[in-house]
Amino acid sequence: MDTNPNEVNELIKRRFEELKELNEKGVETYAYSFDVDSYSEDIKQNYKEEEKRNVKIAGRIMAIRRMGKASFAHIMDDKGRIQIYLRKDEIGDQYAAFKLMDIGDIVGVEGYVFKTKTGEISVHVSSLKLLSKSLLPLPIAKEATDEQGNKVIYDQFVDKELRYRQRYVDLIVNPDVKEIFKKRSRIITAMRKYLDEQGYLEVETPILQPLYGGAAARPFITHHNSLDIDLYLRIADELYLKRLIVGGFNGVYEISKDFRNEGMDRSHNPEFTMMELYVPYKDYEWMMNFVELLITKIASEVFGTLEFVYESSQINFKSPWKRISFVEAIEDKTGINVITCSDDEMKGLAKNLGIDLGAAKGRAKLIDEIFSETVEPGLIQPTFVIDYPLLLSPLAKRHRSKEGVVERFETYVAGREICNAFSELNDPVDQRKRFEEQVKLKEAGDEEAHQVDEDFLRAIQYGMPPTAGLGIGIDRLVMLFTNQSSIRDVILFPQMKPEA
RNA sequence: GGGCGCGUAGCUCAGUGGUAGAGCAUCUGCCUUUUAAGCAGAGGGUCGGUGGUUCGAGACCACCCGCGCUCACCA
Repeated sequence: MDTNPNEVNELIKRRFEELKELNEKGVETYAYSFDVDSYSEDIKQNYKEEEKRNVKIAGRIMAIRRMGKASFAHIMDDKGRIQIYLRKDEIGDQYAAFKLMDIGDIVGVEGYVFKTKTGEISVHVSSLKLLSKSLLPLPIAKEATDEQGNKVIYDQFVDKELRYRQRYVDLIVNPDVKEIFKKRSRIITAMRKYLDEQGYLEVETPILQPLYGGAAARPFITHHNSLDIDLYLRIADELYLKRLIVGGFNGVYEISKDFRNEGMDRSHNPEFTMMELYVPYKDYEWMMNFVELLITKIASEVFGTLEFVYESSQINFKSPWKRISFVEAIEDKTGINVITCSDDEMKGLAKNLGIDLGAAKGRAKLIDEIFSETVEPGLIQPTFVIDYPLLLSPLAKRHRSKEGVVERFETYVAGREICNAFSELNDPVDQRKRFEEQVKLKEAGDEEAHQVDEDFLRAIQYGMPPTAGLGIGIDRLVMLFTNQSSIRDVILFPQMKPEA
């Protein structure tokens, strides 16, 4: 929408006229500051009948009820809404200015707290100051309370496209949205606090990387002009964080954006937030306990409970969480051992499951898909799936006693993976071999296979201590804790196609 | 990328080939404890875009744009 008053609709034109009229009356329309000393919800909670407490509040006008020489309005601040009451005989010129104000305008108000006849705690205004004139009409909803005392919202702003494109409007008119993002912030704060308390160091590693690695994904490519080289936006932090373990830090973590150049849907955004943690002298057994502690800590600290509802599932994070073997779980469902079976047996199984056997699908990919089809949907309560096939995990350490698998686990909740962890591969000879296998896959057409990172190999040849590593997808964790089914509802500005 | 669905006033939505509608929002008048305030009146549209069919298209057809769901891919 344009802010040129000559080319816009009646509602907007009207507001430009009001702006002009206010200026002509000498009313400041874009103020410099306002001393706030109280917030809506606090005022309501601390209300005492006898004291006519004076307060200064500021916020956006969300509703106006004019009754001639007196008016009511609702003001919304960061904590909620509160009603204000204005009388012409008390505020004179300011009442005339108020007539030129609209829903959406931001005002500062001074007055005393009282309760109306109908029992609503309100502010009786002694002074009203316009802080910012709003020139575009908000898609404001009306709220009412029905006979059962439930809140009813009329004409709620629900257009997903507009909500995502104009998140600022979504945040103004849909209070639940604001709540989700406050929770997201608290979840990350609680996580960071716990990691810091354990003595792990928060670090920053390159987003622009000459080689990408640490995950199986297609990267975004960009170009550095003065070096005249292509660089990749990182798909994971892993290989840099492990270099820091070589460097001798006693545990490092990073909370940051990763970028993967793949399809978008309700669980994938091209940029997303990941927490990765590496702790020396530990293994995946230790890390499982750590994850359990970390998640339950966040749940109880932010939400005060270990019980959640996600979509139609009741989730309970109470320890201990179930542990199942990746290979045995598939065998239980299908009777086939994906490590020892022949390629033909596996293809037969995949076909029976309706898995597309197209193009360059290697054994590793098929195993992964068979798992997704047969086991994953049943993992509702928090479950560690342990000991993954070696083929699926080129950066994880071989299992100390089992053939063909690595010491790796993923944690599933509500049928979704929320984290991935392993005993890190610190044998440089084996690591080189694994990279070389990836190169073969890449040559066979697997676009997501790893590149050989010679500098990483050099680093671990100096010697990397045994290390446990962990990655948690923050967006998906937030989805789970806030019961959102689309990643776009936990990312403030999700990726969209450009507006027409 | 494939399949299905959607796009009409600022918002939420009706409108199945014959004069573009409702509620809220907006504007005018009345109204000094209202609360989806009320009463009386008024204004507001490139029906996502471009072509086509038809005497006549918001509606039917084709293509395009955007969004949602879903499948494929992935975390």
